[in-house]
Amino acid sequence: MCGLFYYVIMQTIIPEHLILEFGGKLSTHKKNTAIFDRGAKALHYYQVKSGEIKMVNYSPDGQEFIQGFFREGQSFGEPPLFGDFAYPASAICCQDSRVYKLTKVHFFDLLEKHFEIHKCFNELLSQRLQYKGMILNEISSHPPEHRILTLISFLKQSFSPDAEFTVPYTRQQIADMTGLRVETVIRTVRKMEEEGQLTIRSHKIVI
Amino acid sequence: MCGLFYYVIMQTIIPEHLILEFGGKLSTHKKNTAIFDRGAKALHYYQVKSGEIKMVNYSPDGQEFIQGFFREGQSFGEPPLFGDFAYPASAICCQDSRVYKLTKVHFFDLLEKHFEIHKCFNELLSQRLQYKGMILNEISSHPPEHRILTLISFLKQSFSPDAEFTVPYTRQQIADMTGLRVETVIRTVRKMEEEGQLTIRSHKIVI
DNA sequence: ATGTCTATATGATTTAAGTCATATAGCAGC
DNA sequence: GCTGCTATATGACTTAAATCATATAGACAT
Repeated sequence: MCGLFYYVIMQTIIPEHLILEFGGKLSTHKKNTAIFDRGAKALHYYQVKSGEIKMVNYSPDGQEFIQGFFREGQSFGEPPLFGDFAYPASAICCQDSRVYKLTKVHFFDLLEKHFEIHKCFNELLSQRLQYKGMILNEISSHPPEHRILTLISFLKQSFSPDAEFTVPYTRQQIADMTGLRVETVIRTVRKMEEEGQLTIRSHKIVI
Repeated sequence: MCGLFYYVIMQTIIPEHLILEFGGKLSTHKKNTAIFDRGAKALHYYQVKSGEIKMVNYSPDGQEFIQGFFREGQSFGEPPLFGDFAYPASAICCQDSRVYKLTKVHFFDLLEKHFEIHKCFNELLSQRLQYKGMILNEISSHPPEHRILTLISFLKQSFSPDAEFTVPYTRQQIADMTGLRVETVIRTVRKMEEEGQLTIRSHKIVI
């Protein structure tokens, strides 16, 4: 059940004292620097202590596609550890960040000794598959308005199903998550406000 | 390490005798019928005994997006079981198929008693994330030629890295996996043959 | 107050892929 | 050997979103 909490109240996936107990170290990273690059071998488990990290692919002409954002308490870059393949995307700091780092062997050691945490990763990976499958379906066959609405509805559902939800992303970031261009997102969001599908409060999208 | 085998030699994810031991039943399904529909609650673990199943999303105008194909020995529809959410897509038989069906409680019982299998699912989910992330990046920012080449290269890498590989999908299926239209796939594949990027042998794509 | 940087905004133009129409080729069943 | 069905093929036309160009507005440091 950790997954629910993971989204809703941002609970840490592995408690900090356990990471430290198994030899984890805290490392600091400056804004706009990479924690690892696409193609690198996966050697560590990473968990955000503070700041914000994005997993991102760059196309030859410099366009970004954002696979996901990771904030306090969230882990990132585990699939290559479990599946034994190179990083398919780069981890870039959106802000100055502090990140726990645990070697692969110590991470697996921890999992073996803590079944309840191992189970959480199963749930976590499944929820990421749900997200990626959803975006994939949207990008493959739906127009901008539908893509954006699906994304922000999913975010609202995850973070604040009942209360009002302010989308914590810029138009550019929404574009990079939905395979659209900034201008298209800006135009579409304006149109959606006119149609009453969402509210814009001092440029922020509220739903 | 089961994942490697899973792709390369189609090893079954859970041995048949174990499924039966934990109360699994074999069910038969006719071509073009659904095993479960998008939106349904996830109650069972499924594993293919024979035939072929696709996980698919339909857009309002009837367009398909294929999230994945599953053949002998492969399991499908587990993420909603682990993550506790409704099926985000429907499972449709491409051929008459026989499928093992195991209730959720019995499946978790089996996992608890077989750690090595539990670990395999971690690896399996991670590889699916790799695939979806790859396709997502392709669809979001790359032209048809690049999308198709990335897909068939990945398939070749998974099934037959060294020997010649014949793509086991129709142009329509490739279109439905890459968010393109049949005509675009047909035209692009022809062009790619002219450019020497692949071979067409009696209409089948060979690489 | 001034300058810098980033985000949002909007119009004009282009273009790649989708859509529509139609043809042909291969295979399965009778 | 004919019929029907599915897959591949190809040309003509349309269109939605990308691209390009520019403007404005807000946040922040000096």
